[in-house]
This record gives sequence, structure tokens and C-alpha cells, in this order.
Amino acid sequence: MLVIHNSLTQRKEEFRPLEAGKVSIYVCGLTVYDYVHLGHARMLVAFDVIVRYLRARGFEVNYIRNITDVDDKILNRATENEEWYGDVTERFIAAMHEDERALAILPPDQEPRATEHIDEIVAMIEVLMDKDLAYRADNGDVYFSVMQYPDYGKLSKKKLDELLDGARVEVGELKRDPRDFALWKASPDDGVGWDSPWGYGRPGWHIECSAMSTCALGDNFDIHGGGSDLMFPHHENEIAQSEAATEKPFANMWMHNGPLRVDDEKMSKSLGNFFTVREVLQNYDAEVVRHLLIASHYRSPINYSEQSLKQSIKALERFYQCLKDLSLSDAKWLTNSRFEKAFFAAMDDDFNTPKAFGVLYDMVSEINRQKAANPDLANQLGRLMVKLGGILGLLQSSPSDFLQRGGSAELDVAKVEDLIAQRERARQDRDWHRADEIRAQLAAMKVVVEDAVGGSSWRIER
RNA sequence: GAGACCGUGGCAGAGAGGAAAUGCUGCAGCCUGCAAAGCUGUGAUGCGUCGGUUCGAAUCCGACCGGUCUCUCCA
Repeated sequence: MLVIHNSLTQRKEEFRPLEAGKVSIYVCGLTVYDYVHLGHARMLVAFDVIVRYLRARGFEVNYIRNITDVDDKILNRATENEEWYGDVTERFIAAMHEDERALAILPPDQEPRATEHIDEIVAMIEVLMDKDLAYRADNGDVYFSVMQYPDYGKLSKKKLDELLDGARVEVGELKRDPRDFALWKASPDDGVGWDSPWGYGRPGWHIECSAMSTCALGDNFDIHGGGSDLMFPHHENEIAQSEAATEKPFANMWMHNGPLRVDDEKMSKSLGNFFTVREVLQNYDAEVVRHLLIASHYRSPINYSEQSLKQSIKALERFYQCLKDLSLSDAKWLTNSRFEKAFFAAMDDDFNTPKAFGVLYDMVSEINRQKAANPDLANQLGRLMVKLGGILGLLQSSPSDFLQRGGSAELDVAKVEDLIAQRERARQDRDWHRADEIRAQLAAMKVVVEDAVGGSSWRIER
């Protein structure tokens, strides 16, 4: 039985899809005005694992993740750069796709863009206007009237009257109520915008996701996900708009991934601990970063630090050291393995990746024990472990590649191989002094030699 | 101020009424020419503190202490 934590009820619930065997899931994607940062990566990887697992479990998944490609931040960036906003978004969408590929994040089934759904957005606002749940302000902005949706706050557990205290009242307020939020924002005639019944303008952020999710998945669908910081107001507003417009339940379950922190502090540009994915990947292997992002449960905060990266390096080295001397290609597929069952049981429990890792480490121990006792079984278990690792998007490299890649750029592999050959000869001559000398020489190059019965192998000291 | 969440061995991190997973680290042993890797053993009589419920609590309830997040466009 698959159990998922539902942010709406704040508890784990049995997952019952609307249609047996199928899952419809919408996740709030990025606003593309800059490079993907580690916080984004956390969200992308979290839902990538969730979708991979749902598929591995046999569900037919329809995974939608949008792109917000028109927004104040984008327009500001375009103005700063003195370029057309569409060039800004195209560039950062391309960069985002690059970073996703590096981190083994599979593309969603659809990646709708706000600018390609203006008609649906306008149509949804029209429905709200017709129902008198929204109103046009004098300047052409259109606002949603929060008071008319009594369930407002059901996701973030906020009370309507308490929200009034904290609501920011701006000078020259156009809203009838400070809690109301924009569905449509008027644009200057020479600015970016589209014609609408309320005048020239562009969509508000919240309505984009309501319109795109409904367009792709229907009024009512299984799962809506995103970062926990989007719960209020973004997701709250989505629920209000959608349920008010359709008079049907919106997403049945809400899933929120936890935040990423850096050295125990919130990641921010002002603190100087802000990392983009591409910066991090210059210094660390993408698989290591991915491991770090799923070594904690998706709802827990993750702390990104030098130390946590080191732990992920060690963890992956353990896996790949184990796989290194197996031959998997001709191994039979193990069926009904207790490890596979335990892995699925862990993931069935709200995608408990740390528990699932526990199972994989148990497999490593068992494989290492069986290498001598029952090599066939070791190979079979190894093959299964690679398959299970694949559900997490890990362990798909060849062991020697993982263990040997990521050294300094000037590492001369031919020289390493040559030194190892020389050392082999020295060892055959029982010239331990010479062998140790060569080993020290390799160590200076950040290369670790490991002697085994079949010959010596090497890996990078990370 | 309001709301939500969290506090588990040296570190990381599961467990959510009935033997405290797992990884790293430490120590001991085996293996090895020596290492590395691997294997075996060892490590919280205890799960922030104090009470309560229960035959039984890390798990439920209450208070307190400490920490984090959210509060109108941040994943």
C-alpha cells in the first residue's frame, strides 16, 4: 500500500488515484530569470524520485511541471540586460535543461509555459468575473476576492481574519480587501502584455498554475507538488481560484518538499552562501550532489555543507566499490528478493529514501559477503541493486568510471597506468621499497592504488 | 505577534505504542608484504527537560527549554 503525506490533512494517507493505475501530478516549476540554484535542484530531484518510483511501481504517470516565463523578475532582468524578455527566458530555460540533464532529472511529460496559455488563463479569469468572485480595479488590474472563498487558508492553516493583520497595505491600494490577490496585471501600452477583456496586461503568477494544471490534467487531479515555501500564498491562492471557478475539488493531495539550507543557514545571495547548480558541479560530481539531495527524506530540511558532500562521496564509493568486481550483464534477474521487497516497502511509506538507502547498504554488505561464497548470487544481487538504485536515479555509471572520474584536469591516466604496471613488476620482484615509492608517487597525484588477487586497480582520492 | 514543524549515538539520518535501521567516524580482530578496499565485533540502558496516560512511550497528552520555517508573487 502506497502512503503519501498530504499537506492538506497534514498526515499520511493511502494513495488512491482518480483512475486506477494512473497518476496525474502537477508540480510548480521555475521562474526563468536566472540559473538553477541548489534549492531548485532539491525540488526537481525530490519530484524526479517520486515520479520515477511511481513508474517503477507500475503507475502510468502524467507528470506536468510548468515554466513561468513572464513575471516581474523576468521583465526586470530583461530591462537590466537591455534585451527582449523572451531572450532572457529562452536562455535560462536552455540552461535549466542542461542542469537537469546533469543531475539525471528526467523531463516531465509536459512542460507548459505561461505565455503559451494566455487563452486558458483569460478564460478562467472570465469565469471568476462572471461569478462575481473577481473584480477589475480602475487601472485594469483584476483581483480575486478572497472573502468570497470561505475555505481560504485550508492548506496553510491560516485564518482569514488573522491574515488581515499581517496583510500589507500599499499606498494607493487598488484592492477592495488587502487579502485579495492579482489575477491579471495591467501593462503599459509599450510593455509586455496581451489583450484581454479588462485591457492590455499579463497574468498574475497564481492563476498561471491553476490554468496550466487544469488544462493538462483537468479540474480535479491526483497530486499537486512544490516547495514548502509556496504553500502560502501561491498554493493557497491556486486552490481558491480553481475551486471557486470549477466548484470541484482541485488537487486531491498536496506534496511539499522541505527547504535546502547551506551551512545551517538559509541560502541567500546576501549571506554569500548562494550556489547555482552549475557552480557546484564544477567542484563536485553530479551524482554526489544528487545523492546528497535524496539522502534525507523529501519533507525534511537538507543541510548542504562540505561535510554532507563528503558523506555522499563516501556513500557512493561504497556502492561502486561493491559493484566494481561484479559482472552484471550475464547475471540472472532475482525475483522475490527480500531486498527488493524491503526497498519498495520503504518507498511505499511516503517515499522514504533514507530507509530505502538502508536497504541498499544491507545489499552491499550481503554482496560483499557473497563475492567469495557465492559469486553468482553476488552478481544477481548486484544487478538488482543497480536496478533499485536506478529508481533513485543513482548507480547508473560504470564503477570504474565513477571511481576514476573527477580527478584534477591534468591527471595523466596513461602515466597512472604506467606507474601501476611498474609497481606490479616491483611487487612481483618483492621489491616492497620500490612498490611503496610508486604508491606514494601516485598518492601525490590523488590516486589510490588497491591491490587485489586479480591485479591492482586505482581510484581518485576525492 | 499569528500559524506550522523539529529536537534520536562523535556526525549524518530512519523509526511514530511492545527487541533504538543504516552510512560515516572511533576502537579491536581477520585479510594484506605493508596499505587500501572488504569482512567480523564493538559503540545511544538511551531518543531536549519535567510531568501525565498505558501492563508497556523515542513514539500519545501537557508544560517548559532550544531550534527552524511561513505570514501576499522565494523551489
